[in-house]
Amino acid sequence: MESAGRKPRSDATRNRERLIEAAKTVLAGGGPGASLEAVAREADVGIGTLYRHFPTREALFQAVYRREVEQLIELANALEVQSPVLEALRNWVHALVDLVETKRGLLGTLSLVPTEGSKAMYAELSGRMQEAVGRLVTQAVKTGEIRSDITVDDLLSTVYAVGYARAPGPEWKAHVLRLVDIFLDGMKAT
Amino acid sequence: MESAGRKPRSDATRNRERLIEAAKTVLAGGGPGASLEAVAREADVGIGTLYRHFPTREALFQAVYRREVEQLIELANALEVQSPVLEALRNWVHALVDLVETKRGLLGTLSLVPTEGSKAMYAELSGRMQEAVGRLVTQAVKTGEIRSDITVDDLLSTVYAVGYARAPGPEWKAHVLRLVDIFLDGMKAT
DNA sequence: TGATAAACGGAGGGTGCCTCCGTATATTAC
DNA sequence: GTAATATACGGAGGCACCCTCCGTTTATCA
Repeated sequence: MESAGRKPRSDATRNRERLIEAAKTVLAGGGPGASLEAVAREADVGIGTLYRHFPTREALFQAVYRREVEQLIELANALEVQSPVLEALRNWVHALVDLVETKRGLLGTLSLVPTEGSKAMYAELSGRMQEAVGRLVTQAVKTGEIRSDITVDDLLSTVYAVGYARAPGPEWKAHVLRLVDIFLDGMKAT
Repeated sequence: MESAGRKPRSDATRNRERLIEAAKTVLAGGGPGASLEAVAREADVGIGTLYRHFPTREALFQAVYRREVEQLIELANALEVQSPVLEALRNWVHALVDLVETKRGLLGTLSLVPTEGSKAMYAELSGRMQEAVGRLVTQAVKTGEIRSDITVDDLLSTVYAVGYARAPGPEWKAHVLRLVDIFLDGMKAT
C-alpha cells in the first residue's frame, strides 16, 4: 500500500466541495445562526468531517476565498472575448462586489484576524486577479471605450473602498453596485 | 411607596460602573476568551446582574462608548489651559487613539451591526466631541503653533482613517500612534 | 473479492448565551 | 431603631456551539 500514490477517495473530494459551498452560503451572509455546525448541516456531513477537512476557521476561510478568486480570474479570461469591453468590465466588477461581500461576511462571522500565512495567500491571488482583469482594462483603453488614464488599481481600490466603507445590511449590495456603476460611467471616454 | 421617587440602590450604581469598566478591559482587546460571562466574572457580579443592567450587547456597547467619549470631552476641556497647545493636542489625540481601539474592539468582539439608535447616539456624541476639541485646534491656530488651514475634521478623520485601516494586532497601537505623530508634525506652522 | 487505508459521523465534555426566580438587602415610613 | 417592601442580586438550568476522539463504514488497490 503506497499511501502517497493512492487517489483521494471520491467521497472525500465531494464532501470537501460541499463544505466549501455550504460555508459560502451559510457564513458569507454573516447573519445570526451562522456557525460551523450549521455549515456541516447544510453540507449534509458530520461535524467531524468538517473539522477533518478544515482544522481551523482560517483553513475554511482560505478554501472559500481561494475558490472565489479563482472563479473571478476565470471569469475575467472568459470575458475577454465579449464586447463591448466596457460591458464585460461591468459584469466582472459586479462579480467582484460579490467577492467583497463574501469575504467581509466570512471574516466577520469567523471573527478572524488575518495571519501572516493568509496575507501571503491574499497577495498571490490578488496579483493574479489583477493581471487577469488588467487585460480587460488595457483592452477597453485600446478600443477607446474608457479614458486612457484609468488603471486596474483605480478600479479595484475604488470597489474595495466603497464596499468596505458601507456598513453591512440588507441594502449593502444595492448601494455598492449603484456607486460602482456611477464610477464605471465616469470611466467612459468622453 | 413612591416607586418613581426612590433613589437607585447604591449597589446597583456600583455594579453598573464595575460592569462598564470590566467590559472595557475584557472586550476592547477583542482577544479570545472575551465573553459576557468573562465580563461578569471580571466585574465580580453574577451573570444575571450583567443582563439586568444591559439587556443587549448593544446596550453594553453604548454604555462603554458613551463613557469613553464623555471622558474625552472632559479631557479636551481640561487641556485648554495647557501650553504649548500643540502638546495638549498631541495628548488629546493619543487618547482618541485609545477610543478608536476600544470602539473597534467592542464592535468586533460583540459582532454588532450599528443600529439606527446607536447611529443617533454616535452623531450626538461625535458632535459634542468635535466642538470640544475644535476649541483646541482654533487656539493652536491662533497662537500660530499650527498651520491656519487645519480643521478639526482634518485631524479627526485622519486619526479614524489611520486607525481603521491598520489591521488589529499587537503592533496596532504603536503603528497608529507613529503615523498620527507624523501627521501632527506635519500640522506645525512653518 | 478481500484487505486495509482513508474517511465518515456523532457522542461527549467544555463553554457561552440568556432567562427565570428564590434569596438578600438598601431604602423608606413610622 | 425597626418593619415593610421595592429593588437588586446570583447562579442554576436549558439550549447552542466548539472541538476532539474513536468506533464504524467504505472506496481503493492487489
